[in-house]
Amino acid sequence: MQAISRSSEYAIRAMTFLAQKHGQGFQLSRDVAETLGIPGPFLGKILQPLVLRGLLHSQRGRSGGFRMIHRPTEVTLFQIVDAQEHLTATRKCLLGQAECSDERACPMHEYWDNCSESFLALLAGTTLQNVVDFCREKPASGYPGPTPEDTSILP
Amino acid sequence: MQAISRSSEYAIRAMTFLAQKHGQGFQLSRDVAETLGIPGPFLGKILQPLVLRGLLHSQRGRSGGFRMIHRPTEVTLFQIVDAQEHLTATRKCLLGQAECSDERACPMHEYWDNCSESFLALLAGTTLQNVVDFCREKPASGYPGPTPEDTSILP
DNA sequence: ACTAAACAAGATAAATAAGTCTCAATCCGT
DNA sequence: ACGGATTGAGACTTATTTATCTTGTTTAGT
Repeated sequence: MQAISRSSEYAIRAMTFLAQKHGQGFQLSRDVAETLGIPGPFLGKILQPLVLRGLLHSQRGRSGGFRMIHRPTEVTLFQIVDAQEHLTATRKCLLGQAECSDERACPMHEYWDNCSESFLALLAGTTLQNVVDFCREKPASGYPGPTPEDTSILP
Repeated sequence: MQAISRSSEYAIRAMTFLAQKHGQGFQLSRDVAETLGIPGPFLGKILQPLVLRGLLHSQRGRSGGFRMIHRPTEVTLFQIVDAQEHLTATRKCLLGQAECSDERACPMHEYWDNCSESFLALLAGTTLQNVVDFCREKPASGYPGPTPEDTSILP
């Protein structure tokens, strides 16, 4: 079960980072990428839709970068993920039916509706401030830092 | 939000069809594919793991095909989906953390655990018989038939 | 004004998922 | 035993996602 795309993961991590730096001016895309272990040039592409949606302000040129526009309490994970993959449009039928309205529902319609509803509610109910608070309380979680290298001993 | 892969969708549809034909001998892969509007040769690949897991019996040669081994009341959607994408292994962290145990959890761990838990419970709690019953009660749903052609008037 | 530094945007490449094709192995009916 | 019909398994193609590269545009500082 893949909940959200990797782009969305990166977007949430980057926004969390920027929320932590809120009020400290522009942050370089490159720095964010390095700190979080996100492929450098790729992050640029990911931040773009966030700028378009008015979640980030970007400035080019020397001493440019990205910074949050709103306060972390005012930005939800739903907004961030939606910018990456149009959640509202995607929310498709679990069983792939082209039409799966309430009249013409698939067998799982009702149950799945509940599931995805609560998933979206989770995203919409969590603000960046919530995530930042979590990071402060439990720094050992390592979030939103770089995904640890695969240091397993397997061949 | 992509819940399950398309392979899993096809697998569920095909199994539903075979459940409807339960007790009527072998069904041709080709027939199933045509009836359900699933790419023909692809269905072969999809049915394979279901055979390996002991959910289907297959027979080659003339008058061969596929048929269900167990009764529809004894097969859950979880088994079917798991055969396609190893659900138990996949169930990863929502935020892409490599390690996301209870000690070293990501900010969404607890909530997301609930979400995916209830999703898996949904799959595990639904038997093919449930789906077949639904199809009998609401044939207008069109399930598990072919996904209707996109007949929209859009350019 | 000039230049270095940064984002913006489009083309390109690599990785993965979805789908197709080919041929071998197997089985039934005659 | 033979021949056609069907699954099984692997290589191959196509589509989508993820990631990189290149070039252009904007900005600050000198």
